[in-house]
Amino acid sequence: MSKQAALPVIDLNADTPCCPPLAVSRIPAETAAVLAPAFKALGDPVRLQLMSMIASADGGEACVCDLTPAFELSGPTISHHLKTLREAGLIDGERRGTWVYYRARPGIMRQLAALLAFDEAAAVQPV
Amino acid sequence: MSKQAALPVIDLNADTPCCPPLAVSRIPAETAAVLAPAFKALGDPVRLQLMSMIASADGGEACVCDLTPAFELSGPTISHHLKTLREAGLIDGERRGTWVYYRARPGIMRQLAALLAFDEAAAVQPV
DNA sequence: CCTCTAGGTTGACAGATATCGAATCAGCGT
DNA sequence: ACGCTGATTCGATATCTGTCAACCTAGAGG
Repeated sequence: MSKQAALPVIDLNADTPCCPPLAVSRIPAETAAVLAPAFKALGDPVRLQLMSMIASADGGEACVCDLTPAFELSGPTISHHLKTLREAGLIDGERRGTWVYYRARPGIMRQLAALLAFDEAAAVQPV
Repeated sequence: MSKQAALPVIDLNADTPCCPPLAVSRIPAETAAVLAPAFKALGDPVRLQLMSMIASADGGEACVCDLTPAFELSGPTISHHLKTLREAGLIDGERRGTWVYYRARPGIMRQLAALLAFDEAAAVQPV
C-alpha cells in the first residue's frame, strides 16, 4: 500500500450511526452505492474466510504470512483479495519489519450488521 | 467452479443458529462457501436497494410492478437481479394473478447480521 | 379463440473479476 | 554491498457479471 492518494477507502469509521436497518426504511441510492462494495468484498468465500481469520485472530490482527498458507492459492492472489478487503474499508494493513499485519475495522462491520438487522421491532417501524 | 451443481436456493431457513460471529471463530471453508453468495448478492447497489424496498415494504412484500419503475433499468435487468436475490436465498417470490410479489427471508438475514456482529464481548473471546 | 399486460427467459456484448507467473519492492541478515 | 525472504504490483487470460433487445409464458378479459 504505502501511498493512498485517491483510495476508495470508505469513510464510515466507527461512530456514525448511519443507517436504520434494511427492513425499516428504504435505503437511499447513495447509501447503497457506498455500502454495496463492502458486501461485495465479503461475497467471495476466500475473502470471507480471510475476514474471519483476521477478525478472530489473537490480538485482533493477523500476519499475511499466516493467512497465505491457509489457502491453496498463490501469494499474489491472496494479496489481491486483501487489497479488495482493504479498499472496501473492511480491514487495515500495517507493515512491521518484514511482515504485514491486517486488522478488522469494527465500525463498518457494525454498520453492515445493523443494516441487516431483522427483528420484530424492526418490522414495526416507528412512524 | 461455480457451475451450480444442484438447487441454488440456500437451505438456511430460519431456526438454524448456524454460526458464531466472524470475529469470534474462524469460518470453515464450507460455511464460507454457503454464505458468501448471500453477501455477493447484496454486493450490488441495485440489489441492495431492491432488498431494502422489499424488506421494508408495507405488509412485508413488494410487487415487481412497484420495484421496476423505481430504477432507470429495463424490466429484464430488474428481473435478473431479483432472480439473483432469490437464488441467494434472500427473498421469496409468489405469483398472485397477474402480479408477482417478493418478500424477504428473515432467517438468512439474521444469520448474516449475526455473522457480522462485532461487539466488545466478541472481541474478548471466552478462552 | 384472440389480445393485452406483467414478468421471466434467451442471446449477445462490454466491462469486471479471479487467478497465476514474472517482475518489483521492502526489510533483515550476513 | 549482496543475497534472502515476505509481500505487492504488473501483465495476461479465462471466466463471470450487468445490461439490453428480442422473444416467450402466465393470467385476465373479451
